[in-house]
Amino acid sequence: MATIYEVSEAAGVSLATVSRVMNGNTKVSDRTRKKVETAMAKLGYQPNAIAQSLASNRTNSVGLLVSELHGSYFGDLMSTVEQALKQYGKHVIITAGHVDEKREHDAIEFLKSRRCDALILHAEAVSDEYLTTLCKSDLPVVVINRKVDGLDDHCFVVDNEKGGYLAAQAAIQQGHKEIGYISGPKFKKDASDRLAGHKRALTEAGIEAKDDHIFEGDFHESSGQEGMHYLKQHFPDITALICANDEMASGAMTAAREAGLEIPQHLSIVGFDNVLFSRYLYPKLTTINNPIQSLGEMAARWVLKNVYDTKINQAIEHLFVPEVVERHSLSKR
Amino acid sequence: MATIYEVSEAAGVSLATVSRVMNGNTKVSDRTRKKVETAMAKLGYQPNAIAQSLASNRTNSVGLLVSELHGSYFGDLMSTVEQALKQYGKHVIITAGHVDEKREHDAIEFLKSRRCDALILHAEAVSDEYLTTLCKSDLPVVVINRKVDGLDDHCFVVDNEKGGYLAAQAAIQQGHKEIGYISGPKFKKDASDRLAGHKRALTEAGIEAKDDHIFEGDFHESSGQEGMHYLKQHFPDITALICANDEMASGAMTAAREAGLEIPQHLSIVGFDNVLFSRYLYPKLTTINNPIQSLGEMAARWVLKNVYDTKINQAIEHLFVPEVVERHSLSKR
DNA sequence: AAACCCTTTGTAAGCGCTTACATTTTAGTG
DNA sequence: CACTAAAATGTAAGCGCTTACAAAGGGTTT
Repeated sequence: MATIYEVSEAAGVSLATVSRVMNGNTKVSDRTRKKVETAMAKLGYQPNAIAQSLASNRTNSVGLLVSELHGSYFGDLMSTVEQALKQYGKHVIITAGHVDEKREHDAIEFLKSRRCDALILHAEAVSDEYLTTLCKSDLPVVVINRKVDGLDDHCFVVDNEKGGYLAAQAAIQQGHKEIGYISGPKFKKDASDRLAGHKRALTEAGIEAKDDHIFEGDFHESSGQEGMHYLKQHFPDITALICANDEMASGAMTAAREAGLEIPQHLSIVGFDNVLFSRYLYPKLTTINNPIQSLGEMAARWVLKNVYDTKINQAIEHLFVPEVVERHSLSKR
Repeated sequence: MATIYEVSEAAGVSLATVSRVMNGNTKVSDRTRKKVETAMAKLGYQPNAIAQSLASNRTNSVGLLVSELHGSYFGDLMSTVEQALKQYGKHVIITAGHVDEKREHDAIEFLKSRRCDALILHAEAVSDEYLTTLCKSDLPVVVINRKVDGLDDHCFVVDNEKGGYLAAQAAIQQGHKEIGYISGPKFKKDASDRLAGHKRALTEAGIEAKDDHIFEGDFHESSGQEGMHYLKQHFPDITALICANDEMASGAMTAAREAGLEIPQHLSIVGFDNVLFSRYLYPKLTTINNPIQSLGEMAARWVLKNVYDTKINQAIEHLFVPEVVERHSLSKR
């Protein structure tokens, strides 16, 4: 693999000149530029990004931490972030934290050791303090889908409370009064926010928010099934079931069908996230759009603007408001 | 950020010694090791991976090219590869090629410029020649889900012909005789292989493989819908529909339902790939398991064994045989 | 033709590590 | 206790680039 030195020799110029035509920030006469370019082409020269990074202290890569590498939610996120950055010649280094404190921590350390120019974190397990410390360091960091007090400028979040509110409101507007809820793990901020919004909607509508109508799941499909069983067994008069994410909604649909209930005739179901497969479900799932792609794009934009001084004139937003996606799993009571 | 030099000063030893305790390949006395480790801890030292790579010509990272960053198929692949490599302290750098020759090419060049120690490629658009040249270079390369003549040791593939055969056979065994087929783009090897297997199964069963029963889709959901419309309109006596992947099967299911057909009572449907959401579909999709995870794991294992000299005693397989996953969308005629 | 300035190019010092080789220390031996 | 081999440590030369600074051209102006 040819080095810059060989190119400079072949072109009859100095190392510095070759470097200059590569980076294009200093003036080089057309004649020498041509010579260098010819030499590069002839040698099939490809700059060594590692050496460039070491010398320039710039890697042109952004670290992205997600919880998992699979699943539509993170797929969408990775995809959006990558697209947005690639446009400007920046690259993404992706790592998975698996919602485990140590593994998230290790993943972040890895990204730091790779000398990423900035970090975009979807961190669920590490502490607020850790994130705060990280943001205070000279490595630029943004946090996705999590609000950390004092780090507002670095956080990009969805109004989960509002989303929970909207889901309940949609059901209420269809005349439902006995509403079940399958929550995510309550220690997770997004789960508890969604639940809070749910309760607020009920209260505002004059419906008592009964705690025993709430089943705490784990955001996975199977707990949707469990929740469905539990609720239907104990509260057969429930006519609408709201789930804190689409996976659990899918599980609930399966369980409902197995119990001989038709959706939405016998039971309405509302999900949350609007992941890709929610439209593959039958009936197509009415859900709350979680604008994860907007989050990703905004985070990328923040990095481009603040780290790479890219001229971007679109505004940077930090709070995203979810919306109801009306499909076929919610109907009049 | 502390450097190795500061550590060596703090510990009262030379640079080389610090490097030695980091890499642990040369003997260092316990006493000095302790001193160095203390100094490291005190300074919060973190080696600069970039500098390490430049000096050692080793990046400990493997490049992974996928077609998309989203979708369960690639999600599964990325996840498996990452897990397998992480166990041995190796990292994955993921890029997307978007099934476009230039973009795949650029992505590979990017991985090369990052000086990955090896490349795992799910390349669909670049030419066989390009891959062959690549494999001949001194950068170790393996190819996933694509067979390139002369590169057998570097290829990890699924027997798509067999898969297509199994799908048709499954339908035939249930008594179906009028069988529609929605193919992927025929220029893609996997699509044409699956189709070939399909035809072979029909022929062996004494059923004429009618070309007009075959609709060429593009592997996306919408073309499943189109295919369904087309086939049902022209050949209403079709009782079973086999789709070359699950996305198209899902589209076909939707279209069938809209046309008032119940599945599988009126029409049986078989998919291919067994992606995650195929079990969310209703009815749960009978499909062909595409062992993409095994491919990923095997590719990772190959790299560990051949590039990093890891002691792995499991065998390396190159050909994976798909299997029928029986669920609820295929029934007796 | 000397003096000046602007543009283009070259020189060389690092970036933070690894590692071959040289040197010192330690332990073992008679 | 001197002598030697083995073990531990140090020295310094890179890895392939970037970039501050120096030097050299090339016009103008007087």
